[in-house]
Amino acid sequence: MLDQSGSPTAEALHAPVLRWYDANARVLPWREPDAGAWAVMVSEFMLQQTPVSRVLPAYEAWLERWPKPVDLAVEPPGEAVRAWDRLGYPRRALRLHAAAQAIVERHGGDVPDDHAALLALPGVGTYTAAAIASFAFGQRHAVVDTNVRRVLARALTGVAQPTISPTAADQRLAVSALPADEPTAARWAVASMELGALVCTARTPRCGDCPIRSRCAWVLAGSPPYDGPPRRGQTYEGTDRQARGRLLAVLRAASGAVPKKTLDASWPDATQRDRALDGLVADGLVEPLGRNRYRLPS
DNA sequence: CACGCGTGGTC
DNA sequence: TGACCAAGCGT
Repeated sequence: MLDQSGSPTAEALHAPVLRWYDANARVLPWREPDAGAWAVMVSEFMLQQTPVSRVLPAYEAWLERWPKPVDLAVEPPGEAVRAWDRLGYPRRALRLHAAAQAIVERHGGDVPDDHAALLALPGVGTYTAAAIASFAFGQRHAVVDTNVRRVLARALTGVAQPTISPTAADQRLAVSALPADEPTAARWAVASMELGALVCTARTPRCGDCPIRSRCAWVLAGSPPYDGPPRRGQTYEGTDRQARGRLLAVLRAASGAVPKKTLDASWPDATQRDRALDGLVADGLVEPLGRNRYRLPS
């Protein structure tokens, strides 16, 4: 069963993947029927590059403290940065705070259900806009994250890994694989993503547990190894990122302003430390207070 | 489009 | 044990 491009038809994948999802989906708080769009949005921000297991506690605390966008919007941005804890990439906290304010100003305090309006919010890109519209509002969108790119690369294109960075071709493939009717498309979006997260994983896919292994183009081709360009490994030790992390950790732990002398103790190299601190200030993650004191932004 | 951006877990 | 990986975004 091949289409004009020579790929297996996506349509054959829908039923088995949806059935698999019904039986195997993880129970996650943002998937509860009464979770609401704000909960979905908070989870999506936190899940951008951070694993579910580390998101869960921060997510619970966040929604407990700020159950609606307006609750966060009235807080100083530094509180969002502090509550972000060690999820990483703390600029996401700042963007979520700014998005909450935009929701209050532009949408009366309710997360918008319109894709374009979502996309216009700070920190909401192609993926997150589609995810919120699909997961929270049941709309039909191609929700293309790294999991979905990998599932489609294997099942339809027949290669071990998707391209290193997302391409227009990925997006087109995902759109073409979308079920026609809205509710089914919305279920397919979560289900295909969950399959990528639990079974069709990057390193050691559990093909024995896969509901579409008999139709997977990659498996049918004999599971050929990845032959693309080497992925750019992310080093961390000794980078500015690590220095920024150290500095911000000190500021998060403090209740108010911190003397520069205290920050100095958190990173040995003065040049790199100052560059990192300047970067944090430029990003709005840190606020200088007078000459020699710093704090989280008010 | 390639890069910078945190943090921790896994094999 | 050090890569590699994890529901991306903005520039």
